[in-house]
Amino acid sequence: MMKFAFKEKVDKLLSSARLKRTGQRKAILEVLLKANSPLTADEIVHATGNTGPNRVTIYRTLESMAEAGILHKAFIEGRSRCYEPADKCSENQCHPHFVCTGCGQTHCLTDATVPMATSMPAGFIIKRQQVRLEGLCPECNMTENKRHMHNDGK
Amino acid sequence: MMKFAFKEKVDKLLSSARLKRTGQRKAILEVLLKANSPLTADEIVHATGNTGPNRVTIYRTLESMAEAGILHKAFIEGRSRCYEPADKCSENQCHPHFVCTGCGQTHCLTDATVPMATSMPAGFIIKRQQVRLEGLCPECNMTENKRHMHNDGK
DNA sequence: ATCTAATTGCAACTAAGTTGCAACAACTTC
DNA sequence: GAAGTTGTTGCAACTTAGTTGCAATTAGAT
Ligand SMILES: [Mn+2]
Ligand SMILES: [Mn+2]
Ligand SMILES: [Zn+2]
Ligand SMILES: [Zn+2]
Repeated sequence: MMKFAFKEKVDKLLSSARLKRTGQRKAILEVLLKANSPLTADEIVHATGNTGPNRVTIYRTLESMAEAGILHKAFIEGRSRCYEPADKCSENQCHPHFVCTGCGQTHCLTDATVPMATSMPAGFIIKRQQVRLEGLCPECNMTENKRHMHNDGK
Repeated sequence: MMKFAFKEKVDKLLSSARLKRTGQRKAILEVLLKANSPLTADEIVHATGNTGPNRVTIYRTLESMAEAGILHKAFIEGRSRCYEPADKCSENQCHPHFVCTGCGQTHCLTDATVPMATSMPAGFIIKRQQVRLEGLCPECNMTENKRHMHNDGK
């Protein structure tokens, strides 16, 4: 059981951000830490349920944690913002996100690397680089291939 | 005067996309082609004015042109979507966008290059890569520097 | 234990985009 | 060039995502 260490991690994150360690914030942070892709406010509302924090609190909390640097806004298209823990990103580059055009799922590519931009016009100082990849995930790619084989065999 | 060639370009774009060449679509496309950064629906509403297309038409037009491939959605944080002409992007990579944390302006970096992602987990097929850069633009960087020199001299 | 500033929840509001539908106009066919 | 067909447009009404003011509450300081 890693439960103890987990709760401690949440507490440490909050105090490192100089935010009061309230039940609401812990609940939100726990959901985000357990998730394996960035989440919207609405997804957190559902994950925390009726007894969880109020919608407005979730919006405000996500913003303040992002401002404090322990969360990042993920660079994904969609009408609603997605947030994720800021670990697994380096100082000047967030890990890339892969969005599958087949199934719509978002994958965190914590191990893929993209070199920093080069041949920048003079005077621009890059503080952070974010990358979004679009394509087919392994499952959807497999299905595509099967479909092709089928059609070719006709 | 390049006016004639310009109007032709608009017409060609529309017919290449198999979209009817209506006054509304031409107006929207002209605004986007003349802009030097991606625009929101609202910015186009203002640019085209009272005599321009209806708000809803602008939303629908942007979507259909993006679907047809002559526009791209630019991935910039912000509550509203931004669109730009799809030229100046290569097959599998859009040109990067630079957002200045000082002044908030977005710059199209049509000449900067970012190599494609490597060390991808097995099975993922990348169709398109998009990059967002955050930092200081030349003007804001200059102002920062002046401020520092001033403080250091105390 | 008391105090105080930060946090929360509620209700009301704004911003951004969507949908159904009837009127209309671009392109096609004759 | 008139008539027909289908895609396009504008309006009004609606949804979704996020914001704001304010009074009640509570975490952490003294
Ligand atoms: Mn991620
Ligand atoms: Mn651009
Ligand atoms: Zn997929
Ligand atoms: Zn700037």
